[in-house]
Amino acid sequence: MLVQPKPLAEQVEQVLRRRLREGVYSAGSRIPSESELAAEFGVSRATVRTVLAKLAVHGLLLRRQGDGTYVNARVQQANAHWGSLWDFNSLIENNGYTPTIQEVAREVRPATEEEALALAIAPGEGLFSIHRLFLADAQPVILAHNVFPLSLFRVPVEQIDGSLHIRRLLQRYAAREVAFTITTVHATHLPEKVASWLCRQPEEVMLSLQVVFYSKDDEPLTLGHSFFDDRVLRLRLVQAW
Amino acid sequence: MLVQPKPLAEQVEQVLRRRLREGVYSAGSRIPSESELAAEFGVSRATVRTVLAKLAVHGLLLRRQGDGTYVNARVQQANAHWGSLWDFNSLIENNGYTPTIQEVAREVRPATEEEALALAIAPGEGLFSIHRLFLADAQPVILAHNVFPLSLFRVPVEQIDGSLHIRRLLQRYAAREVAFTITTVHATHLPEKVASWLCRQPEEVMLSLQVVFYSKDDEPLTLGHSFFDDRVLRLRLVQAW
DNA sequence: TAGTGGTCTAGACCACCCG
DNA sequence: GGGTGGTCTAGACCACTAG
Repeated sequence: MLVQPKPLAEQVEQVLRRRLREGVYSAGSRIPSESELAAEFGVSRATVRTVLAKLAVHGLLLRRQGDGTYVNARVQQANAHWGSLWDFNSLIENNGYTPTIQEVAREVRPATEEEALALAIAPGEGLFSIHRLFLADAQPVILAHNVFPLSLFRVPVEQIDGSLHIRRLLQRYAAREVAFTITTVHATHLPEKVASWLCRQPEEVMLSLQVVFYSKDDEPLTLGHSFFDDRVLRLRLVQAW
Repeated sequence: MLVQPKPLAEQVEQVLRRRLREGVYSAGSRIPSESELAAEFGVSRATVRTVLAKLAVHGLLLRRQGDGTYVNARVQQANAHWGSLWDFNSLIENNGYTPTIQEVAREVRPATEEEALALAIAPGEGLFSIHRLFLADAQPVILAHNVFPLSLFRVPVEQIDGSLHIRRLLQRYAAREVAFTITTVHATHLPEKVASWLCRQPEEVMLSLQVVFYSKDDEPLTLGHSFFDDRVLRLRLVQAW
C-alpha cells in the first residue's frame, strides 16, 4: 500500500491528518481501530500506534481503552492548536483567516548584549535583523521581529526571501532544522513604532511573545520578538497527556 | 530489576526524571545509551525508547542519531516548562519560589450563560465556584478562579479541600482524570477586585489565562480564569518535536 | 568501523468497555 | 465474549556520527 521513500509512520500521519482536516473522519466520531488501519496501510500495529499517539498528544484524537479512538471535536471547534506559540501562519489560519507575510524592514547590524546572550554569540557579532508583518485577510495582526546570527547563512542576506516562515527560511538558507522552541509570554503596552505598523493606537494593551528557536544541537537559531493583537486573534493552546 | 504494580515505562520515567532533577545526569551531558538503560532496568529497548521519546517531547532531553541522548541544558537553565499553562505550582517552582495555595472565597451558585457554554451544561445549573491565591514565597502572584459543575462531586462541597491543585482535587472529589486542557491567553487590565487580592494597583497590565480542563470522555471538568503577575513570574514554555 | 539512535515487524498478553 | 486500546518483548535492519 505504501512504498518507502519517507518513513512509513510519517506517511500514515499525513494521510490521517488530511482525513481529519477534510472531515473524512468527522468531529466526535470514532475512527477505525488500530488493526483496521494497520491492515489498510499494510503496516504493523506498532507503526499505527506511534502515529495515533502523536496525534493524541497534539490534541487531535482522544483514545479510550476498550472503546476506540475518537476525533477530538472540542479542540477542533475551539480552533485550538499545538504550535500556536511559534507558528503564526497556523495561528491565523486557525482563527479563520488567510495569512500573508509582509516584510517591512531588514538590516545587518551588530548584536546587542541581550541578543548576544540569547543567541550564545559574542556581543557585537553580526546579525541579520528582519521586521515582518503578518496579515489576516489583509488586516495587520502580528508584528514579528527576528534576529539571526549572520554566520548561520550560506548565502548573501540579500538573497533571503522575507516572506517565508521561520522554519522554512532556516531550512533553505541555513540548512538547519528546528528541534525545539522556548517561548516567554508577556502583557505589555504597545510601543509607538509598532503601533503604526499595526495601525493601532500606541499604549494599547497587547500580548508580546519572545521566542527562541533551537537546533537539535542546542544551537540558538533565531530570537523573535512579536506583538500580537489579541482582540482579533485568539492565542489558544492545547496540551494533552 | 523492576516489579510490576505500575507499568514498567512509568517506573522508568520516574527514575529518569529524578536523576535529571537531582543532577545525576548533569546539564548538557550525555546519558547512558538505550541498550545500557534497558539492561540496567531489565526491560526491553522499546520500553526505554517510549520513555525517552516522552521526555524529549517535554524538552528535558535532546536525542541525536548516531551520537547519543543529552540533557537539555538550555531548557533547564531557562526554567522553561511544558505544563506552565495550567500547573501554577510548577510554574512558581520553576521560577525559583516555594508555592502555596490559599483559598480566599467559595460559593455555590447558578451558572451564567458563558459558564454553561464552556462547561457544556444548562444555564442556571449549580456550580461550585472557588477563588484561590497562589503565593510565591508568601508573595501573592496569581489569582485563580475556578468553577465546577456541582453534579461532578460525590461529596458535599463543604468537604472539599481548597488548597489542592486542580488535578488532585478532581481525582479525589470527582473521580475524574484530566486528559487535556485548552488555554486562551490574553493581555488585560487588572480588575479592581483582583488588584486588591494581589496587592497591586487597579488597571495595571497583566496576563490573563482562561483554561478549561477536559476528561478523556471530552467532558468539561472545570473552567478557570486567572490573573498573572508577569513581573514576578515568567510564563515560559517549551515545545519540542 | 563500532556504537548510537531511528524504523519496523510479529506476536503475546493484559485491562477495559460494550452489547 | 469479542473487540478495543495498553503494555511489553525480541529481534532485525537502517541512518547517522564519531574517532
